[in-house]
Amino acid sequence: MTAQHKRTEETGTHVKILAAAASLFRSRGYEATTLRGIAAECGLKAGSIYYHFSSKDEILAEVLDFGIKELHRNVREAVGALPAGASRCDAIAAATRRHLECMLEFGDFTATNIRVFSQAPVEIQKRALVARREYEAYWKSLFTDARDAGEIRGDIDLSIARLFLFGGMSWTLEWYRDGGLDARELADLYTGILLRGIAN
Amino acid sequence: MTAQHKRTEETGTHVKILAAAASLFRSRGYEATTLRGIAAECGLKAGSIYYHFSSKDEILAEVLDFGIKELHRNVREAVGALPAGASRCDAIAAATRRHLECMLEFGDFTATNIRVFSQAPVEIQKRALVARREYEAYWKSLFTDARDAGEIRGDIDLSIARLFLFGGMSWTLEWYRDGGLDARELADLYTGILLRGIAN
DNA sequence: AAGCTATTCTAACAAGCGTTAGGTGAATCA
DNA sequence: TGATTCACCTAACGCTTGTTAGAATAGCTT
Repeated sequence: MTAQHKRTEETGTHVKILAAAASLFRSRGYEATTLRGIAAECGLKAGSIYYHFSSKDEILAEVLDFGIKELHRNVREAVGALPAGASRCDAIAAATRRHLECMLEFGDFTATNIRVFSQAPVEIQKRALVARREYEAYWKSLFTDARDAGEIRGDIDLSIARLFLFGGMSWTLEWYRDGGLDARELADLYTGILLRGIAN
Repeated sequence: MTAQHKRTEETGTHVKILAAAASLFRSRGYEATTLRGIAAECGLKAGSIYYHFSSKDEILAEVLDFGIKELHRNVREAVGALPAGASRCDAIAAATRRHLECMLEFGDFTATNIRVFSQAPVEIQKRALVARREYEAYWKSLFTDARDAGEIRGDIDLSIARLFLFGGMSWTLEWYRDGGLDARELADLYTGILLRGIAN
């Protein structure tokens, strides 16, 4: 962070722009989101954004990166907070719960990762893939640990099971509306189906 | 269909435009897809598209509509072709198989429905929702039939199970690459997990 | 008070967008 | 053969886009 940006961080304009951008990226996609739209939501004019970001692509890159890393951090924390006697399937359930909570509650950044990633410029995709793969590797370890502990049947294709669960969670963004089940209940239903389906 | 368009159908330009549009919508999103890009892929100039369609929105509307209706028709056909002794869970498995096959094999139209729908102009969304809900209702009936036949536990939330499966299938578009499992094998793994997870 | 620096605005730019009007040549019909 | 229709093209329109340069404002420092 340059010295030039000291006051920026205090006022939080940088973060405010990211939040507004994430919200618009999520609902309209990348191309349909304009810098003038982002600026308006922050009480700024379009040109002013270039004091904080070097380009529109740069905003998207930061939104994607922040979304994945926050998610990753949250999920690791939730799994780490489990009591000592917890099973490996408990860990998968806890990860699912926190992943869904993040998606549904402070979810514009996560939703942008899910919905807009494939429309992003290739350059941006490459940058975002690093953090993505780290998060993916963590989930892989959750599943292999559970199988090594004998809690998942040996004939299950772990990649498929994991991707199936991810799909179910991601798709939630397409239909979820407040008022019915909350993230926690939803996650328990998902893991109820999945874990019973692959359990030993 | 107007008489004006008789020769159009023979040469198939109308369909060719839809296919090119679906392919571009899928990979780039709605706004990032230009009429000039669609035209180029058909060996046309941008203005010529207006002989076949009244607007860009109209193209999207037809792509969405065609995608859902083809999918719906295909899935019904696959379920209808089951032998007389098939169970209701067999029906769900057959529907899953055909749904995935359609998505992965002639999938630009289906993929557009999944990826671009939420970015479409509200007017277009409303139009597309009609066919969507019909397809959704069909899947609902598959699940309720299976439960009424005693093949699914009574304490399962059928909507959640169905949406979970849909999510798993839709997410496949994000990671699937040719060369590994084919659509049929994939569907069997999905239903293997899901149906064991909710079976009686 | 004067100067400096951080932050924003104004005003414009070239490029690309969806869309339209009118023209062109080939096929069809009288 | 002449007139008409089909399918496409050309050339432009008004508008919006991301981006930039330079001016303005406000706060801090000396």
